[in-house]
Amino acid sequence: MIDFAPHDHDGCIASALAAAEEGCAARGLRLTDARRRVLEILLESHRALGAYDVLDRLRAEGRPAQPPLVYRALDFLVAQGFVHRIERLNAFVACARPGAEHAPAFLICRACEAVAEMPVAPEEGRLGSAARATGFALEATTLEAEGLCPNCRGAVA
Amino acid sequence: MIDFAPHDHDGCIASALAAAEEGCAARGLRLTDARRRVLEILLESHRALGAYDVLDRLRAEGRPAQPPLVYRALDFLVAQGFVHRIERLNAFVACARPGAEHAPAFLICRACEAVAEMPVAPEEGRLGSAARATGFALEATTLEAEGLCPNCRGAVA
DNA sequence: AGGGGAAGTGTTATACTATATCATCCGCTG
DNA sequence: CAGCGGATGATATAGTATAACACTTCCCCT
Repeated sequence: MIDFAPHDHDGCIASALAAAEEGCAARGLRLTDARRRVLEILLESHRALGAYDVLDRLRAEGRPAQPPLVYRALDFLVAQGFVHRIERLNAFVACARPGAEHAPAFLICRACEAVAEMPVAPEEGRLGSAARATGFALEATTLEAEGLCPNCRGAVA
Repeated sequence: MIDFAPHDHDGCIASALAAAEEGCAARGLRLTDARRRVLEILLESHRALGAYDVLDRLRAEGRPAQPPLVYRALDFLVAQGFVHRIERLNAFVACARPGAEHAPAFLICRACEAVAEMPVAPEEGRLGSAARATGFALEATTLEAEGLCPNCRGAVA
């Protein structure tokens, strides 16, 4: 999800899958059955899932999967930008803007566990200026925040 | 370390320990032997260590420690701001600016594994503006970047 | 069509990270 | 010195991730 507002969920699943298909085709890569199913599970659940949550769902569908299958699929999907890893949760979430070049930031609600993906430009942010100041060559960034989303903020109060 | 340059290491250990002592005293908390030793180990090693690395060092000193001891000490030190957790590494590093109010960012060298702590003001950065834009109440932030530090950058080239 | 290499998957085992639980100890306060 | 709360000891287990090797499938090339 991009922010904490409701949206057309079926539509976002379909377009994300289509974007993944296209991205793979364009790069000569294969969106195999296992990879596609893992991506679908993340899209359908629409939240951050641990690798073993994904594994459980695969097994619930009758697929006798093992951890390496899931981690390989996730590694692939993350490398291609179709899925993001949330470090604070040791979890994975489907990308909300597949196809777009981006290094996202995440807002994680500690009450409802929703994760919103925000577009940012890390090169131009604080990490970028810190890196330039010391001569550090930036290759990958993690920007995550935990707190209360607008919905839970009201509910708690 | 604050950046990737050499510095007075003995001095930084002593001042960090002193700051921790003072901080605990000021807040009516106890810097117990276990907590102090864990902090010293992180300061001496001067890099990010996993909880089990710390555990190994405690045991190497003849202390028959178990994982919960280390995690409890680390939780305390992190809560007090004397140690920071590096999410990308599942590791811990002694704070380079103890006492100062700060929400740090980290630059992690993938070659030499050095971790530099950079001062930033997250409320004013991209995460802060993203949070304000959606009504998200920011409580804790993680800003980490991986890449090549100035030293390794030269060595590889 | 068939050879052959690269990429992907199956399978087993294991390494690494973290916490639950309950008993015991220690230090302070009244 | 009794009692309380925080800290530690100890055992067990939960949760996350990868190593290693065998096998298959896809695809390209001839």
